[in-house]
Amino acid sequence: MTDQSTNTEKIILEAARKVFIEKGKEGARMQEIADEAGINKALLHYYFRNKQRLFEAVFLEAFEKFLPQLKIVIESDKPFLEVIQLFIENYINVIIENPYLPGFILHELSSNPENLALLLQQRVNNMDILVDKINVEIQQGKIKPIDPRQIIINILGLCIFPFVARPIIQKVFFSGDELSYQQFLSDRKTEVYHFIYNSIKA
Amino acid sequence: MTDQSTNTEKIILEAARKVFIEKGKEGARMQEIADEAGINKALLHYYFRNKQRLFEAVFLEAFEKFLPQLKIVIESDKPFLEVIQLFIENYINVIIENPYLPGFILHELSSNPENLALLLQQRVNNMDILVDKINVEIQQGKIKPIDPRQIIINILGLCIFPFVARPIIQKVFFSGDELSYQQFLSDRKTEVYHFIYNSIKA
DNA sequence: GTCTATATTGTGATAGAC
DNA sequence: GTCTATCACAATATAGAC
Repeated sequence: MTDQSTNTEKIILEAARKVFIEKGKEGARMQEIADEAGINKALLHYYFRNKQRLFEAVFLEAFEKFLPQLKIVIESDKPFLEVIQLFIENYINVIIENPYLPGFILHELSSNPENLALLLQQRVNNMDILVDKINVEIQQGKIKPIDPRQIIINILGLCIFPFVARPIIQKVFFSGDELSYQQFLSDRKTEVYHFIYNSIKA
Repeated sequence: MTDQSTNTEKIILEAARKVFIEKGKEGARMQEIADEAGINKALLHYYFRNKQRLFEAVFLEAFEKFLPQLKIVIESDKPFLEVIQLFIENYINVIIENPYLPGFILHELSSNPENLALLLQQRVNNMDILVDKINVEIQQGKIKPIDPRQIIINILGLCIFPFVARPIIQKVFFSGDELSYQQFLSDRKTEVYHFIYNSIKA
């Protein structure tokens, strides 16, 4: 593999990422990806054989962007409320850097549950550990007796939803203004934590 | 307009709804919609001229399914915490009946912000009233001093997120089991309220 | 209104020169 | 490795008979 080939491959992946994430797998056009990369369609097939494989490369890469933060929470030994304070800030920061990734991932998982869900289960299979840890803290009287799954989903939902619903939120609450919407997202890093804290602290 | 024509139109719309919501606008095929409706492609064009118009009919109808509940909250005179208790239950019930609608709407709004957002702004333009009402209750010391927009988005996010992320949640937390996932959703009607209550009650 | 047949365009993919 | 040219087929849309 020459330097040039790895370079071209990266350029293609970056272009594919942009187009797939913006338009979705079905909405994306190979031609548009080629244009975005400044090359022609034939090269896309030379490097990735077909649209499906190119999509899978983009999708997996996108999905894995969100796993490291989760791993930290699952593997940490610190008290839950302490861990998630950091998690929420980091997680929202990651999403601010990649605001369209959550919507992209969720949509593709919804319209393609068959082949994808199998693969991904392997990568998020230790959630039990976190559930157990929350249960222990409930036993210890540190956290209110709430189904840990509800807690986890609440945290993720509060972090992710503002980005998935971006167009409508930005229109309705910020008259389409970009800056005040960004400020709102930034504020959320502490807001979400306080929300969670007040609702689950025993 | 004869009885037959209104009937056929309804059949087409129902088929289109199913296919568009499952596959998205780009992923949907006119042929599949025709098959689903038990007719042929030509009739689709006879009734709706082209794919774009058929899609718009489905999309608007879908979007408006979620407006009545919101209107009730906005126009009610009762205390906020009282109103949203009913809202959350009703809203989650509506989504349980139409579990793929939120993901469909959010995805189409994201990949088509231009033409759609304009139309929809008109239909959700009185959110200010709700913001003002929350602010009054904050002044009265009934609710913690939190940006009302954060509160509203939290409520919507907690209701909607479990459905948008359905495939992954069902796999990770319920091993793909349908019944326990449904139970989880049903429990959420009270869980989400308690969550909100604890986090914003002064 | 509904159908079959066909036109027309879009789009993923390949062949072959350089 | 990269390009141009082209194929093959999928998908939207229309024409015209009934």
